[in-house]
Amino acid sequence: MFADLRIRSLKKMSEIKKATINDVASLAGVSIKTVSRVVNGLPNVAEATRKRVNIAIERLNFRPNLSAQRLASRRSYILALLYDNPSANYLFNIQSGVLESCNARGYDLLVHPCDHTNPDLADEVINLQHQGRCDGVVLTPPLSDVRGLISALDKKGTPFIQIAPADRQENYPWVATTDEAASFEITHHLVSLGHRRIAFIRGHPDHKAMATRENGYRRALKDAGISYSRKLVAQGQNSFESGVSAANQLLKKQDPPTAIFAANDDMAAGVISAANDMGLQVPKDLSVAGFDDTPIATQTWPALTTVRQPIREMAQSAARILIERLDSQDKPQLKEIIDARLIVRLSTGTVNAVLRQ
Amino acid sequence: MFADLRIRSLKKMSEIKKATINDVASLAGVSIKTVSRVVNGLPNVAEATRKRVNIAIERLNFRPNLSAQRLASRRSYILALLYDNPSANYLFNIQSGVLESCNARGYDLLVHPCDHTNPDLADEVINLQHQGRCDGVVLTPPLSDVRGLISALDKKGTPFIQIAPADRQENYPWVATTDEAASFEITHHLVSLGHRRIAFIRGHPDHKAMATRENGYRRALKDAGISYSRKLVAQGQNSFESGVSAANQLLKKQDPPTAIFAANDDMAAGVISAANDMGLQVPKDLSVAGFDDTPIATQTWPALTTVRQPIREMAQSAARILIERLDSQDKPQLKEIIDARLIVRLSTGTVNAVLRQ
DNA sequence: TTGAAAGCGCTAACAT
DNA sequence: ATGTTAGCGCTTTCAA
Repeated sequence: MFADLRIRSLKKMSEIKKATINDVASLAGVSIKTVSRVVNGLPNVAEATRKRVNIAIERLNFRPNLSAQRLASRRSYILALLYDNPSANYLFNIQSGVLESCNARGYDLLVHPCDHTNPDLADEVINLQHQGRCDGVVLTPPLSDVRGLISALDKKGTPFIQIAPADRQENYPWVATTDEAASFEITHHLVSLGHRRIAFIRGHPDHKAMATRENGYRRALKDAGISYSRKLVAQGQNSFESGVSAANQLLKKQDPPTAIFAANDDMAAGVISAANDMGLQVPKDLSVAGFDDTPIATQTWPALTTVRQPIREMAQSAARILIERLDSQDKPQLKEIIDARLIVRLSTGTVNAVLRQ
Repeated sequence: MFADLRIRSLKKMSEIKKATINDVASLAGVSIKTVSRVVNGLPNVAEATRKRVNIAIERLNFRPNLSAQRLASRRSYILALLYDNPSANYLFNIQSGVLESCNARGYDLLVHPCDHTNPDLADEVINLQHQGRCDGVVLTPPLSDVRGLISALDKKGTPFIQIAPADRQENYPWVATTDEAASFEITHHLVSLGHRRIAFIRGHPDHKAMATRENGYRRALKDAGISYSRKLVAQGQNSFESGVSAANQLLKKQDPPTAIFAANDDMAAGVISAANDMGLQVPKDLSVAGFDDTPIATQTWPALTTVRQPIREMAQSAARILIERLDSQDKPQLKEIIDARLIVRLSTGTVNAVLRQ
């Protein structure tokens, strides 16, 4: 009866009061330093000792207190993911990729929305690391392209990595895709279907990466000997609705385009919707192409020809590179470029001879 | 000239070596305890002292080290958001809502994907808090409905809150919406348009919250004196594609439904797509309703009649309630129910007399 | 209103 | 191979 009580009370203790490294050390009959060695997988521990310590750890259900580890080692083992108003899908893919690398290397991930127009942004981010909330930051577009932020981080020594920056500096760490080449390719695809009046819908002006896509478009036109016309370029805001109004604008012109390449899928889906409303059939009367291969690309009718960027992989690489920098003294890998690829679906087709003139 | 040098070197110091509470204390000529009081806004500090300390803080650009605060106070001021394979949009809304409350109350947010089928899930989550990686966890569906997890957290004293649990226990903290009532309402809407053969597409079987939606559907049928028919219920998996195949299944039956209510928008969009492929016009030949009011609801053609759940608000309340529990001794608010509401768009219409028979 | 001293639970430098 | 001794930078008694 007494025995029973004692056991119960011991059980309760191990539930309520957490075991510390000292408890483990005394139970195993070693010093705390040895426990520390075992916990951290460091060398110079005899096999027998290691075993004894592990048993003690097991018995006490010991888990090292992270705050103490962090304070003593002056590291948080946390990465912060910074973003400003991304699409849900983009963020989801980025976050998943970053998390993969974090989990694989024992880091936690903090999510931190920002405002890229905030003048105190740099201070905010630097403090994040300064206070020990994180060891380094992952920057996503459009934050990857805030010059003042990047240079401040660099100057203050806050570890960072840029995801898909438009302007790719030699001396900063970043990860990107071959998006310009893919834009060239998708435009070239339209050209090869016989299209000559190919319109382009720009993305949100604050997202410099969107400009890269226009570069590919223009390069492909030039390559095909088609002169670039301002009248065939409309400004969008990345949203479905902005795609609708840009399409309306473009299609009501004198010589309307026979193909429209929108800088992202949402806007391209808006184009299809606008075309439907005007009684145009896609792709018979109008070819439409998007960019990103988001879920919406297979949910429009017809499904969108688009470009798939390996966003998740890009984010995974980004976090890996950042962590490698944090975990090792020497400067490791600095940048990485991942292939984007054209995906042809039913929204693009041979140009309609009648419309072509 | 010397002065210049000295200033520059001071500047550099404050950039490189972070000031600690001791530096502030000696500069202000007070004890570190007083600095601590000022930093934490505690009472019992003379106004003049407070001012002197603040000036010192300013001059040294002092930021309290979080790891030290956390270790000493045995609190991390971090919440963990747990999720298992949610849709990008759902996660985005939840995360935004939780972040609002976190930011408002000085908490950071950790994101932590889980596997709800993992037998060690409870240990994993308990350790999260046990190790001091977070002070409490926010559970999203389907994790909100893992009984073993909930009871283990409760037993071990790991603070948690459930978002949208299907089974709503009196003694656990949770936040939910009036989703059953909204399902009733949307079904009733179809009935009032003259529909009698109203099909239902179930959501993913692991998401018990989806079952709630079926309850509302059945209650509305009963209320209208329509007998429930198994033949008019198909199983989906929450995805667009599963909506397509469920619709194909339902529409090829002998007495096909004149209306289909899918448990979420993605599946409803799949229904519209399938209907298009079969040459059926929506809503003339088939009324379609969804649930959630995700972006896709306004991007289908015609746009979806659906239910808007204030997911973001729900998540915000959840985090607020959890933080209140963490920050105060006494048991504060335990649960909250937020209104969901019907949104009628063009995908539902009067039943086609010919089809009705 | 203020402060001294004792931790919080670990890591790191330096013995042994 | 193992232990000793200082911290890391705060919060928390408990005095004054």
